[in-house]
Amino acid sequence: MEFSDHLLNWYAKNKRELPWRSSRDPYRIWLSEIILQQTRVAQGLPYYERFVNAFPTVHDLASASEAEVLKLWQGLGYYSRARNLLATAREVSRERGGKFPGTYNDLLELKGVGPYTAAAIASICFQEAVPVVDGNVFRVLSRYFGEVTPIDTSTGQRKFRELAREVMAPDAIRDYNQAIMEFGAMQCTPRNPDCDSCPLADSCVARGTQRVDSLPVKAGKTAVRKRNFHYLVPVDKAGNTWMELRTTSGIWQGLYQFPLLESPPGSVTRGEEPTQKSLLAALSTALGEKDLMVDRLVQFNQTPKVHKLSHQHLHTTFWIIYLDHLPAGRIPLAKMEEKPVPVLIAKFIEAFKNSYF
DNA sequence: AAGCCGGGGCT
DNA sequence: AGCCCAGGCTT
Repeated sequence: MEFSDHLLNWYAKNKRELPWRSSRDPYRIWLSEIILQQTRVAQGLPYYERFVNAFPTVHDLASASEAEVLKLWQGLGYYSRARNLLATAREVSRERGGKFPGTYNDLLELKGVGPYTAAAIASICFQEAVPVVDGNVFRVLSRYFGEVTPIDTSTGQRKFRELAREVMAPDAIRDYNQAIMEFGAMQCTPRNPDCDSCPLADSCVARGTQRVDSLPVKAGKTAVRKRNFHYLVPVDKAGNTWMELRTTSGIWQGLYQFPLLESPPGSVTRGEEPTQKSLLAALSTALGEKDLMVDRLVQFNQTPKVHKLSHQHLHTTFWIIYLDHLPAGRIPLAKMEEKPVPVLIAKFIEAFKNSYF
C-alpha cells in the first residue's frame, strides 16, 4: 500500500464529524475554510455555526454591513479575513449571480482566497485534482519523506507543493485532502505525535532517523514587539462615552476602540507614565474639542494589563475620564457592546461594567 | 523575500 | 515562554 492509501484508510476510521463535512455547497465550504485559516477547528467551530445561522446563503451575507460581520467575527482574530469575506460575498452575489468560481485558477481571483483555500474548495466541491498544502501537510510530508527544506521559504513552498502533488490520490482527492489534514491534526501532531499507533510508522523517514521532533524545519523566528497603550475612556454626566473606528491599516482595522495614546517604547520601564496633561490633550484631540471640562481622571488598572498577540505584547492602561459633557458622536455606555472591538477592549468593557454599575 | 495580521490552547 | 493553528495580503 502506498502513502495515500494509508491516509485514506486512517481517515475512514478516524475522521471527526464536522458540520461542513456533510456539504459540498461552495458557499459553506468557502465559509468554513476562511474561518479555519490559521485557526484550530475547536476555535472556529462555533463561529461557523454562528455565520451559517445568521447568513444561510451568500446573498444574506452580501447584504450585511461590515460592522455586523465584524461583530460576529469578534474574538476570532485576523480581521482582514472578515472584511475580505464580506467583499467576496458581495462579488459572488452581485457580479457572479451567486455562483462561486468552479476551478482552482478562477477561485484564486477571490479576495482572501489563496493557494490553500482555492485547492480546498476546488477539490472538496468540484473534485479537481489539486493538493492542499497547509500547516498539517507541511508537517506530515516533511516527517514522512524526511524533507528538511525550511517550509517558510519560497524554495520550500515550491518543493512541498511539488511533493504534495506527486503523492496525492487524484481519484479520491476530496477525501485525500481532508485525510492528510486530519491526520496532521489528530495523529502526526506538532508535539508528542502518536507514532506508536501510526499506520505509516514503518516507512516514516523521520521516525527511522529520530527526527520527528525536529521536523518540519522553519527558518524564520518571529520577533515580538512591545508597545504601551493608554486608552482614554470618557464618561459624561449623562452616562455617555465615546468610541472611534480604527481606519488605519494594520492591527484591528475596522474595529472600534476608545481614544488611544501610545507612549514610546521603553518609557514605562523607565518609570515614565504619560502626564495627566498629555492624556487629556490626546483625548481633546480625539474628540475635536478644546475645553473638555474634566471632573476627574481615574486610572482603572494600576499595573499595565499585558495583552499578548503572536507578534506584539501590548502593555495597556485604561484611564476613566469623568467630564461634564461629550460632543456629538457620543454613545450611551450601554451601547459599547454593540460595536465590534478587539478582545482586549471587550475584556475591559466587561470589567468596567462590573465596577461601574 | 520579508513583514504583518489575533487569539487561544498546549507543552 | 515559546510554538502552532485547515494562510493571505502588503510592502
